Parts: sequence; structure tokens; C-alpha cells
Amino acid sequence: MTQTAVQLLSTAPCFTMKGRAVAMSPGEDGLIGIPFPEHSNELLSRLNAQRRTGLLCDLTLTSHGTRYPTHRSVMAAVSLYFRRLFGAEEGEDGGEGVGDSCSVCQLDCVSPDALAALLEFAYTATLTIRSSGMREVLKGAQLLGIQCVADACRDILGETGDDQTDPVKEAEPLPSRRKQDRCSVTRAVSPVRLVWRSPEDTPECGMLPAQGREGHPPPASHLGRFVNGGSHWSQEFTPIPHRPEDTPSEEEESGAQGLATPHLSQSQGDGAGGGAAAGSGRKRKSQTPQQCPVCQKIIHGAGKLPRHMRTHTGEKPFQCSACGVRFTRNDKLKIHMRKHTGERPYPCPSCPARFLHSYDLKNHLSLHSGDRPFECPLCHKAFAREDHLQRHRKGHSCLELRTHRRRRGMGPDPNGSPPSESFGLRPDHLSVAAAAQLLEGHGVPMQGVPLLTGARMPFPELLWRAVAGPVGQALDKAEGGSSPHGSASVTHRTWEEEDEEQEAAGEEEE
DNA sequence: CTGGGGAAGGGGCCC
DNA sequence: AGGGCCCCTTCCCCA
Repeated sequence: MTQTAVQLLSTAPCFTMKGRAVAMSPGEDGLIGIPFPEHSNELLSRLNAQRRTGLLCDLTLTSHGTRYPTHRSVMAAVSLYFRRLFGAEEGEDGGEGVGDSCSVCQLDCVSPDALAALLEFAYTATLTIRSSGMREVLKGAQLLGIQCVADACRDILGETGDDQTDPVKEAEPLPSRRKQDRCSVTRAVSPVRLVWRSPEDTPECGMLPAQGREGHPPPASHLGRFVNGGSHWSQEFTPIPHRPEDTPSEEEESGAQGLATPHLSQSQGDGAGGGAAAGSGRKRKSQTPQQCPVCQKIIHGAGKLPRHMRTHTGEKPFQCSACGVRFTRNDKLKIHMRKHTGERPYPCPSCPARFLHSYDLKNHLSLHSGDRPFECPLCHKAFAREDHLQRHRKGHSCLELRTHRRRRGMGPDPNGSPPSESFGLRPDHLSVAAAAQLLEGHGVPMQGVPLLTGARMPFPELLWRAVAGPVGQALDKAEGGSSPHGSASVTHRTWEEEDEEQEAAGEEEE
């Protein structure tokens, strides 16, 4: 990240640098918007460091005698209660709040552990709690008006708030497509409803007027059941939108771990309770899949969740002692250190070359052998690396083919082209590569299958037309992780086989 | 557009 | 169960 910033500074102005889009407004002379997406993470990280050392802390929260130094501005940013307490709510002038006079806030209504967890969340965007403490945290999040935490806790507990009165959810922006792809599970909402009162229903909660401030907040110890009203995360956070089709069919009541997973064929029942999963042909994983409370992604492998969480927090606790570059993972730092030590543990058996990574050696070996196992099914250019084939297919005329391919059930080719039945292709047929990829994804080995060559394809224009047509994101996604081994045998599969494979592939996709 | 290097993230295996 | 280590895939960047 730092590297990115340095490069940007050293080479600006540019419109894109390392994926960073540099916005330039042509209408405004010299006005350039240079985004620094890492800034928020770094800012939070530094604030957390300040909190831990007590630096610049202007607010102390206490719970049953335990003191938590913190920053007023951070608490106001994360908690609706403190925002109102300090008069920092939008549209307020801030002059009527408790303001600078409040340096210690007693929150005995929130357990120390829950308060610590909420503070940790405030400064790291990660909620780390034990299942047994979930309810206390939920209570604390409700009391303090930390909407997203309350939502997550309720979901995990199998409870739900009142969606109809939840402006946060309504305002949730959709995550990027890539994020959506990666976040394969949505927050599950159980039919059980938690008491989730409107402001009018909570007279004991005088600091939370729904419209305008009615005066000073009551002492913290008077906090009543908090009212849904915190919309402060709606723009900073991108939780997963509710997609009913992705909602797990069932949700286990085992707390934060062991939530139902969409990967039913592999890990269903591998919950925290250690339920037996029957019927899986694969070796059962011993590790418990865990669900990320932020993106809801199922993380396989014991101890892998903290590692995953750092992708959200941006925390990079592993720093190179030589150059200061930080990493989210220890193993990445270890590999990085090889650059300083000169260690290249992967020697080529055929030449003096040595490599940092095993996959570098693997790539290198393909140069010796001249092996280019990844061939474009359309233009037949071969590549030594799969990602290069993917890039190739996305980057040139193959992309045009892809993006004009018709989807299943979209009717005949507007150009009147025949459906290439001589190839066993249907008008909605997947491309050879896509079919191969789906087959491979379904466990059908494509290794060794002869690649589709011009000689094997007597009427390439038919295939061309057969695969021409509009294509949607679903198909793009299906082709996203490509398998390079396009095969003539694939094109000659029967429709019934194709149906079975596509259905199976669809299940695999899910 | 391609080849190569490298980062990032996930999963499996093992201790 | 947690963490280390390794492998793999995907993506990005640069020449």
C-alpha cells in the first residue's frame, strides 16, 4: 500500500496507477482527485494504536470499574448514542451536547467484555467475541446504537430486527461484483424478532429522539433499550445485501461459529458442534468452517478466520525488519524476507535458476519443457500460464466472442445463424472453454483431452456463430476461473449430458 | 499483446 | 482449536 502511494507520488499525474483510479475533472482546471483507499484503514490502525497507548484519548469509558480510554470522535463516529451525547449528530451544531465537559462515561449497563469488544470493533472494524458473549455484545451494541454490530449479532443469534424500520439496510450500497462473488453467503435472517422499539415506544430512552434532539442525553447509566436509528455505517460499510437465493437453508444455533454453509457438499454439518456430515465422498475436513461476521464468507480451516478478518481491517501486524513493509500474514512476510536474505529455495533442476516461490519454479519448468498446456479454444494460441490464457481471452477478439454469446433460453440467434447442431451445440451453448471449465469444476478431468484444433473443427464458423450472442454476468462468472483445456469431445456432448453438467456446475457454483 | 514477477487471499496438512 | 507452512488461483503491474 505504501508502495502504491510512493509510486503514485513519484509518477503522478496518471489516470490509473496500480489499480488506483485517478479522477480528473476536465471542466475544473487542475482539479485532480487521487483516491487513497488504504487511508481509512491506516487511519483506523493509527487511532487504535493511540487508544492502546492512551495517546490523545479524551474520553474514558468505564464498566464496573474497568476503564477504557478512547477517543470522543471515534465513539461519536461509530455510536449513535455518543454522537448524540456529544451533539455530533448531523445537522446539529454541536453546541448543546455534553461536549468537552464529559471525559468519563460510565457504562455499567454494558458488561466490560462486551464494551471491550465493541471498542475493539470501533477501532478495527472487527468484532471478536466468544459465542457465549454474543448476547451481551448485542445488548451493548443496541444500547450504544452500533447498528451493524447489532445486526451481525442478531443474525448470528438467529434473531432479527424490524427490517421495515431499518434505514441502514435500505441504504446499504451493493458491494462490488467481485465482492459479491466472494461473499457467497448473505446474512441469514431468522423469523424470530427481537424487541426493536421505535423511538416513541421507548420513553426511557430520552436521548434518542427520532426527529431532532430533545435535549441532553441522560446519563449513560440510564440508557434504556436502544432504538434502531444508527445509520452511520450505511456509507462506510458495505455489508452483504440480502439475496434470498443465497440465504442458507438453515442456520445453526451455535453462535458465531458453525453457521450453515452453502458448500453443502463439502462442509455441511461441520459446525462448531462437530455434527457429522454424511454422504460426502471427499475426505472430511477436520477444521471447522467459520463465517466471517463482516462479509459472511465461510472460511474453512481452524484458525483461519483471524487471518481472513485482517483483509477487512487492513491490519498488517507483520512488519519486515529490513525494509519496514508490512504484511497481513506471517507466511507472506517470511516469503518477503527471502528477498532480503537472497534465499531462493526452489532451484531449477535443469539450469542454475532459483526461485522464491514454488509456483515460479513451476512456471519456469514449463519454459524448459516448452509446455504450453493452456490453449485458447478459439484462436488456439497456447500459453504456459493459465492466468495468461484468461487474460488473453478477456483481452482480444475472444472477448468479443464471449460477450456476444447468447445465454441459455434467449432464443434463436438474431442473425439467423443455425444453432450449430452439427457440433452438438445448442443456441444457448456455453463456449468450449466454459464447458470445459464447468466440467472440470464438476470434477470431470480435462487433462489429456485433445485440444480443439482447426483440423478437429471442420466448421469453425458454426462454432463461432453458435457461441455468438449476448452474455450476462453469470456466464462471465462461470468463465472467470477458466480451465484451458477446451475439447472437441466437449462440443460433441449430447444435450442431455450438457444439461446434467450445467446443472451440476450450477450447484458447484453455488 | 505477451512474458514474467509478485501480491493477496483461500484451503489443506501438520504439529 | 489455533497457528505455521505450503500450495494454489487470481489479479495486477511492468517491461
